[in-house]
Amino acid sequence: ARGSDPVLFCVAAHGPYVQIIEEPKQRGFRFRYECEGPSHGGLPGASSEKNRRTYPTVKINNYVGHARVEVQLVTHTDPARVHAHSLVGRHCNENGTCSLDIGPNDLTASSVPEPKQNHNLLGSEAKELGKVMDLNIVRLRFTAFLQDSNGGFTRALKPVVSNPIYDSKSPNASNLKISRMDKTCGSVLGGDEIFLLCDKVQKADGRHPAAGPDAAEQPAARRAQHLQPPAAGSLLC
DNA sequence: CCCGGCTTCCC
DNA sequence: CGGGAAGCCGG
Repeated sequence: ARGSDPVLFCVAAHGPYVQIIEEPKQRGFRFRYECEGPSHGGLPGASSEKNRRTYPTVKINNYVGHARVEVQLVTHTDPARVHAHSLVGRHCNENGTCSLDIGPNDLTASSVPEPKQNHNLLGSEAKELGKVMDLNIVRLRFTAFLQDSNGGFTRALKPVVSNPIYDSKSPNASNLKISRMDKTCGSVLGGDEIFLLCDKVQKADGRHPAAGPDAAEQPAARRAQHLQPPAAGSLLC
């Protein structure tokens, strides 16, 4: 908490609380099915890079001692409800909840080393649930339990919920990708027309803006932010 | 019955 | 891991 901010300062001064110090990476991670096996890598942190991997991480502030941190998947809509999908991994149980004991010195938990998301449902179940919750978006909910005088982890702190994570396999969360372009050179004066062919295009992406203010246009505009550009400078030669 | 789009599974 | 085939489902 910044000292200059009275509100944050008050909260911090009142007692232990959980803080997310590394959010999960929101895009680019693919949810896996149970049948795909356990070894597809963990959910990376927002600032993760291939030579410097990070994982979602929480920290318990204003506390010294042992604590247990539990993580589970919740819906992306509020109020957060337990998600149909579940976390799997070394510290996870069959209910999809991961649990890690931390402290007394280091009060950070690198969100249970390798949390991995998995579908855990029969087809028919998934279909029913798909109507009530978006199966392609999850959030992580972290709940910390402080140790009581008997040694039990009973003192639950207020849970914190991460940013939403979008399944990269889901058609409308995947990035537009340029597969071909009709020219790689152009006039320095600009004004050239270049045709780009893209992968991962969805039906609604083809609509012309002039068609009117249709909600179906939204995905294209939103996804365009994630469009993979060609190598820098390749348009001038 | 066919078709497109998404889900599930496989490599 | 990502790409893609197979399968399912609604229209």
